[in-house]
Amino acid sequence: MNMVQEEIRKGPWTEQEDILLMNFVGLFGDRRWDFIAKVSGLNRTGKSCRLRWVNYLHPGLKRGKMTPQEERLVLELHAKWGNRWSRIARKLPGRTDNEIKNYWRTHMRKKAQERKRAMCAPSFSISSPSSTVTTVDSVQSKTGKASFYDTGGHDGDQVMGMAAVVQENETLGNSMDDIWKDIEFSEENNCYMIKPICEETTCNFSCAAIMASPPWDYPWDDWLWKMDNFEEESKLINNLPNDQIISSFNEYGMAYLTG
DNA sequence: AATCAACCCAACCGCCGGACC
DNA sequence: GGGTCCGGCGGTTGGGTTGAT
Repeated sequence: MNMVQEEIRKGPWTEQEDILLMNFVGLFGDRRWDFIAKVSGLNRTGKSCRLRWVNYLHPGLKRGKMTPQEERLVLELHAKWGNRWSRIARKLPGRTDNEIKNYWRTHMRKKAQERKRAMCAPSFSISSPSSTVTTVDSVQSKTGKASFYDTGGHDGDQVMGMAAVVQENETLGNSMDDIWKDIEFSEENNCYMIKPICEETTCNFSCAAIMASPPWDYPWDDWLWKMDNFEEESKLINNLPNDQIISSFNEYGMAYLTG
């Protein structure tokens, strides 16, 4: 056979690709990404499909700015777990690891710079029981790590992160104890702690379902029915280019299903 | 209005671990 | 036990957007 393998597509996804992917995920679930990549005819890798779904197309995703509660939680959990973004994301319903990672990089860099400037000012330092941390640079030189963001939430940045949290909570009227209690409670009960998350007007998904558990923790069969609740999902489904999907499905899907 | 820097975020890459043969 | 495949994760990059000058 002289089959020339079609080049794998890279780069930004088109609307058509999104719709196609959503519908094949609807058909086959969100696990078998290589399979979906093949049968959909998307010319994307399974990884790429998964990423697009998880970070952009998933109906449970929350858009818009992080709420102060979420910001605090990110700080808390990063101090506790380090760069375990997916783990942190599981505690923030509707937020992806990528989003949190990006958020951390941009916002924390800003904060670190501000803090550094503040700390460089005379007669100001933060004390911890074991050490006195003065600047970001001093932390880096101690740990030998390249970046403030790569420290994994230990050593100096943890102290500084916590200091920042304390500072912020003081202004917001929450104590650290309250937050830690919440976190521990949520872990013990395997539930999610951001209570006021749906105060956001941007919240466009079923809060009750999300609060109970993040949608990506559902077995596929469980959350398929939840898709009915999503306005955007319905819109997309209503606007399907049916012929395209059906032809793709006929070409690849049936072959797989029937063997 | 033009330019530049900072910011934001989608997407890719490489590595790792689990499942399967 | 070893090889392969695939999904998941964390790190990084590059392009678009926004804001300041």
